Amino acid sequence: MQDAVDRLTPLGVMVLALLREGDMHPYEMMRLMRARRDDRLVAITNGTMYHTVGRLERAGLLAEVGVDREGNRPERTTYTVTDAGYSAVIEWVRRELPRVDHPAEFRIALAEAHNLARDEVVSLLRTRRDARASVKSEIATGLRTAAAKGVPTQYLLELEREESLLAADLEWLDRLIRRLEDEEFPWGALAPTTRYLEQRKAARL
Amino acid sequence: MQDAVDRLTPLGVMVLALLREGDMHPYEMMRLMRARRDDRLVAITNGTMYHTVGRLERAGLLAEVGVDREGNRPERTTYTVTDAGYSAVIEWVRRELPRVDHPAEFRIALAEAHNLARDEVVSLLRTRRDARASVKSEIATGLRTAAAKGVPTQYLLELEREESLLAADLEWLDRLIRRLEDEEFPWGALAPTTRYLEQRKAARL
DNA sequence: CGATGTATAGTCCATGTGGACTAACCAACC
DNA sequence: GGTTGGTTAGTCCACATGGACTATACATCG
Repeated sequence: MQDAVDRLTPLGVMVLALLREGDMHPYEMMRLMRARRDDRLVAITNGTMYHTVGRLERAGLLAEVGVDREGNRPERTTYTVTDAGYSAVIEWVRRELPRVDHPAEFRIALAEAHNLARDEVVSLLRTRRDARASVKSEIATGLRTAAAKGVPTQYLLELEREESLLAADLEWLDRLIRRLEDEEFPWGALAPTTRYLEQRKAARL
Repeated sequence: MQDAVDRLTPLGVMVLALLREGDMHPYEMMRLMRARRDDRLVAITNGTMYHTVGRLERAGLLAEVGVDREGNRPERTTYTVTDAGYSAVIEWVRRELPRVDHPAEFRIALAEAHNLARDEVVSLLRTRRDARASVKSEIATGLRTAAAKGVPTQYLLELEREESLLAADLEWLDRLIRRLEDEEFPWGALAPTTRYLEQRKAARL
């Protein structure tokens, strides 16, 4: 099932993670994800959602648990996540969290990092920090040599921005790692809050 | 030709912009772009490159200028950018530079901003700054209400990061706008440097 | 009351993407 | 000196994406 992880799309990961909160039909997933503004992280369209769910089912990462119908409305097929599906999420996060190319994937990995143990998250993020720092020095030397060779600044704006944002990212990352190392920082499974249950109910039906 | 701009992919824009520097065949474009690390901004693969060039040609944004062959090697088809192609780049940058969704497109628009007049760039970036600032306040209130409702921090890591990076982006953006407003800041067309010509020659053949 | 609009739940298809493949050439290796 | 490996230049195809489309139900507004 290792290659199942390779073929996971960002939306696929979020769907599997979402289904951990309870069985749902695709349309409910879309609404919940939009309500939570998960569309900041991944494009959510009808076509992609239903196609993604179909693929995940064929891969055995989720399974149908029932079809119901209300009046003359279209059928609603409800899905649940399988064990293989949930461990695929874990594997995926494990792979994407330290990686420095693929900024979009990292944001999703970070958003789903709570599925991993705190210690593992810390070590994955340390790896990322080091890789990110070396990218930063590459960009810095790139800018220096470009300046030395007389490349006009107007061609370097994007690279300068990258350097600025990278510095901010490193500061944020260091701070997060320090917080996670502190035992006071809460981490781990929690009982569903009433607020969460209300949100689910509002999105259902 | 307005809808031609709508259908431009990021790689398409970069190809058209690149062809302004001289006629090339697709394989040379790939090498030059990789040498310049344009693959930081857009994925460059064989399939997508040749397909993209084909589409641009059908749209009249670039045109074949000759086919040559060396020995028994595959033919090399050389392309040039049309007037419609170059103005499509301008239009595309004009549209993407102020926009705050689509971070990947913005990086490309910024990298190609030198194709626009400095005054226009300043005004587009001002628009972007305001939009970006309002996103920042939305995120800030989102974090406040989440904290008030007792959402555990481990679910908010990605949002916190977004807030940090947004702050850094706004600082960078303000600084860039101030620099561009200064008449001392150089802007405009330049004669090709010898360094540039050497780079081209190294990538050709 | 009929018209307009929107939410629900989903299908379908044209395009775009990325990776595998080809096939010739050149270089190094030991 | 044959064989492995990389470069050149490009084709081809399976799959993912996103947007248009369908069809029912419910609300609302003059």
